Amino acid sequence: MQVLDHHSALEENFPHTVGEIQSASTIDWAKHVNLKQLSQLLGLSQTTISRALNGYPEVNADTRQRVLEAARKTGYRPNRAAQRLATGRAGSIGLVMPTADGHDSDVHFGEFLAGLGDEAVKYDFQFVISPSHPDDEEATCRRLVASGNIDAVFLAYMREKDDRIAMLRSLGTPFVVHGRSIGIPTDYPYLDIDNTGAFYDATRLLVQLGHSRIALLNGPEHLTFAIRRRKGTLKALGEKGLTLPENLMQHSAMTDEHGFRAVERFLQLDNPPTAVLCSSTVLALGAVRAVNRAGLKLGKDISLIAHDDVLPMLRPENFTVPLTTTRSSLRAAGSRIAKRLIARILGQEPLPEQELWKTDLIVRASTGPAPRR
Amino acid sequence: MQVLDHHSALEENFPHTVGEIQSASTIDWAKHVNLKQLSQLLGLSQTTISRALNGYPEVNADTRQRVLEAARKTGYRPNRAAQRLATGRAGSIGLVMPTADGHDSDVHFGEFLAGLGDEAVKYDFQFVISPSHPDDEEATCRRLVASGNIDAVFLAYMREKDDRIAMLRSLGTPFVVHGRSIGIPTDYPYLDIDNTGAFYDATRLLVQLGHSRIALLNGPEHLTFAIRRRKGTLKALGEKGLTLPENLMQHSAMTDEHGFRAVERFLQLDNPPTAVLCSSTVLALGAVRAVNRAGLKLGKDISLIAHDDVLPMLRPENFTVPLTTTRSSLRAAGSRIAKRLIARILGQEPLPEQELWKTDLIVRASTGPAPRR
DNA sequence: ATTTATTTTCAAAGCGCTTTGGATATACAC
DNA sequence: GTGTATATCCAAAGCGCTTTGAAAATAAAT
Repeated sequence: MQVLDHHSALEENFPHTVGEIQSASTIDWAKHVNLKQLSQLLGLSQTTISRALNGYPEVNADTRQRVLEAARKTGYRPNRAAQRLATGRAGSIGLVMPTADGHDSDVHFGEFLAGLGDEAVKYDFQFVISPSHPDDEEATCRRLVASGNIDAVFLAYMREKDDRIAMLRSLGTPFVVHGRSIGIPTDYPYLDIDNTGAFYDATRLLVQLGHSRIALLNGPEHLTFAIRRRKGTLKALGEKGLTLPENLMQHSAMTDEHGFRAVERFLQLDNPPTAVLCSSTVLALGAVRAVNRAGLKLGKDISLIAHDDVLPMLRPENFTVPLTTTRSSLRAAGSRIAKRLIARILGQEPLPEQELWKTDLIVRASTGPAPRR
Repeated sequence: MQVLDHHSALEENFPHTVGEIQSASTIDWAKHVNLKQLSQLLGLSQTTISRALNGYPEVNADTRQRVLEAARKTGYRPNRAAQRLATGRAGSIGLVMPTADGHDSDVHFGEFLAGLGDEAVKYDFQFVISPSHPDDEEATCRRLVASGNIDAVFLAYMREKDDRIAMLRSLGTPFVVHGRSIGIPTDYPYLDIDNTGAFYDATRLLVQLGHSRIALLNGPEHLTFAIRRRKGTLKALGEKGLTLPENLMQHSAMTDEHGFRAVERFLQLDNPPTAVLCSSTVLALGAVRAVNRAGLKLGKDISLIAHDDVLPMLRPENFTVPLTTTRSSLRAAGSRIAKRLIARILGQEPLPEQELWKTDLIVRASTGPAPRR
């Protein structure tokens, strides 16, 4: 239970002296100047001011200077709501954040958002984030668009035959998908990484090292990236006549705990795997812990390859036994998608509409030859 | 390019009788119905529709039913920008996200956001996130407010004598601070945890266990939570005549890597610490790794207490040696702040303006008596 | 000097909603 | 029957901006 306390004995000893603090800077932020006031101040029409500010040609150079100067001095900022209503443009990108009480927040979401931000900040774009129950993303997305608050949306957490694509298309809202759906034509704008290829490569490496019992610790089953990773794994296995038994596969949220539990379970099998594929370094974190606890040596008794989204707080090279990974920066993807979205909104020359990024397979110490029995 | 509304030409021809409301089953998302169209469809004035929808009393019960029904059928959604322009209310909360190329994204931010979202989703509130260079937060915050896109802002990453508080106050925008500043009167709305108390308690426990060389792995020095945690630590040490040497203290971003590096450094000292305090479980992750690599036993050779923000992906009880922690849910804090902000915006009865949450000190296996020399 | 471009400015019409200040109709009182 | 509440509804005035269509001022061409 959280305690409410206004005066902890320890903390509240600061002098409440006001004196010097507000003395110097007498900037009055409260004065929100608007167009009309600015126009009266300058003796010009609102039209002219607006045009001067927005870089339209039909304005005298001198006048423009005066306007710019006055705008700076008064701290004039156009009201975005009004601007939006008038233009239909919003200067912001919408995204849906799946969240609910008891629903674990997703580290990857934050990292991706940071990437979007890196780019958006350059163009003074904002994000409108609509929180949504994970099962209600489509409806939330529709509301988001209908709100008129955004001029493009970013779509993630793709599922099979994802209806949101058709919906957004018919709404006419520009959008870019992070990932790709499955089972519908891929003629929409997307940026995806080659998940199939990544896990194909990773699995093939393990097979070449002599592993034949390989476990897969994957993300949620309904998400397409997980489906593709499984597919890639199965493909590489299949080429060598190997299979992936049900009990060596787990689909779950990508948390440390799920990783730990899964590997503990794997290791208790009669015939435990000699290698594990992880869909995230977060899963790997728990997986490695389970391996350690079992007294096994990573890279010797058991091998592990994780997909690395390049989360700054969890770098594979920093694990006690550095992890072999398939790598692709989530943040870079965010940044790129923001760039495409913004270019589209601003009507700049179009960037490629479909991108599939290859991942790097980086071999570190967590992989080694399959142990002899 | 905007899609041309093919119905706009027919707009004037809507039957002013009620009849069946286009009982077409095919849902056409492209048709963003607006108030005017809805009013013509129903043969009512826009005023009445608006009132019916917003729950005003001066509307006939039958009429309201009809309106509600029609709104549902047509999928009518008020344009938020217009709504905002008319009311001044925005239905969204603003926050600044510090981000920059090369600036590590903060896991804690995502978790907090999830908390905000949990509450906001209940009231159909959105977030407007303005990305900002970490050194430019104040200006970004001002722009955010001036944009007219938000009706309250959430303030975090508090610093000493933080100017943003005075700024927001003079702007008249409702706001709630997560954390507290230092050196200015604390008469603004905030929600903070008792950082001083948390680290005081943690340190005291270590001292009671016989530790006298204790290291502190803290967050960025300019942030007030870190200042308070240091203060709490120093206080507990001081009470026993102990000190915290400069070389046993680190202020840095709270990543795994910083934790690792710091503890490696600590352990190479002539007189290494026997206990470490960590400002985050993320730091602890790296710290524990360094301890393991040095061949030390956590809880025996060296003790560790971490502050636990209850990140779902990193639970202290799941560490190989479960961590003793000071605990306070970041997500709960986010949720609570959202609640207060929204209550304020909607003019509901006011919630307490200042809250200081106690943290729990939870003893697990990572703490033990100081080893004999 | 008159006509014809060109540049520069403006008044006014929206954008889609809320809200004020009446109307109109219905009910109740006397 | 007239007078007064009460319940419903509406027309119209914004909110702060962009943009259209013209006017006014200036320059260029006849």
